[in-house]
Amino acid sequence: MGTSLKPAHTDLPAPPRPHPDHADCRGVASVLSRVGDKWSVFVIMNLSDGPKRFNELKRMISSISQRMLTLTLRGLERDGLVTRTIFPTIPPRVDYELTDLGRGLQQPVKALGQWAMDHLMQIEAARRQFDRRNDGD
Amino acid sequence: MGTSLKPAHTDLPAPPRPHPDHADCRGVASVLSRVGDKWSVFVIMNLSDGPKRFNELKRMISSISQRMLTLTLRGLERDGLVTRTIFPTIPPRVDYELTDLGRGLQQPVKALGQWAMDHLMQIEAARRQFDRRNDGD
DNA sequence: CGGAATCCTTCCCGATACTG
DNA sequence: CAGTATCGGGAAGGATTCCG
Repeated sequence: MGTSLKPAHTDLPAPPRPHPDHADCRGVASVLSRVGDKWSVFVIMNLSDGPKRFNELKRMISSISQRMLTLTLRGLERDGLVTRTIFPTIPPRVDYELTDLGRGLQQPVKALGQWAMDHLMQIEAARRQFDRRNDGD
Repeated sequence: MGTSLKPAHTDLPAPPRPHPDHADCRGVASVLSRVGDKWSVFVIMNLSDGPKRFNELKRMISSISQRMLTLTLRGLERDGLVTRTIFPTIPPRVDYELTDLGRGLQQPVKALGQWAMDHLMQIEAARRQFDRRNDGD
């Protein structure tokens, strides 16, 4: 059993009440960590323009291992962000497609991605400066 | 040397060109993964209303270890999202405060958090359904 | 083709102890 | 008070092999 399913993203150690009015921070955090997952974001983006097959996705995200692609797709399917459709042809064919929920997620993600793009220079500059100060010591 | 600095978030294994027009996906991904980091988000949120001291933050996020709080704050400082101010009093006092950049990040993060709140039920329902189907097998 | 199972390495992160 | 240093368990994830 190397395939754990229910990836770590979804079940967090549960920080006990950072503040009273956010009793469901855990749930939110589990969604945020999906966004923090590089592979999940890449997959979601590459599914923007219609359904894709497994190996099609694998070619588009060439650096991903098939293990991680499988796990990522299962995670997205579990969260209801992606559908998995099997065509019992031979050879077999499986299509993955964004659900409405998945498409809805794209928008805040793109907003965040846009912010990241807009401030990337600033952040990288800050990193270089920090590292230089710290190497000097 | 157990303290690596330059946390994994910031230097990613570099997926070689998911698609040509996004040469800087890596950079963006490194920012997204900060958002995926539970502790970073908690710290940023808890710094919303003004500067806080180290142990003050530690109390607010009671489940965090002081090691992770230190590492998280260093990461945020390195990215230019947080400033660290030392008052050479005795006993020592250190204040952490969001920069303009950090405050700017809050908005897309809150948007994402809002989306997560709005669709949490839907997602959790999807998870339960998926798990039930899968336990049956 | 689209996976599942196994092995194996890396490194995250919590617990603990010590310091200025 | 605000950290640093060190150790160790466990999870993440790549490479490889086998299957329907």
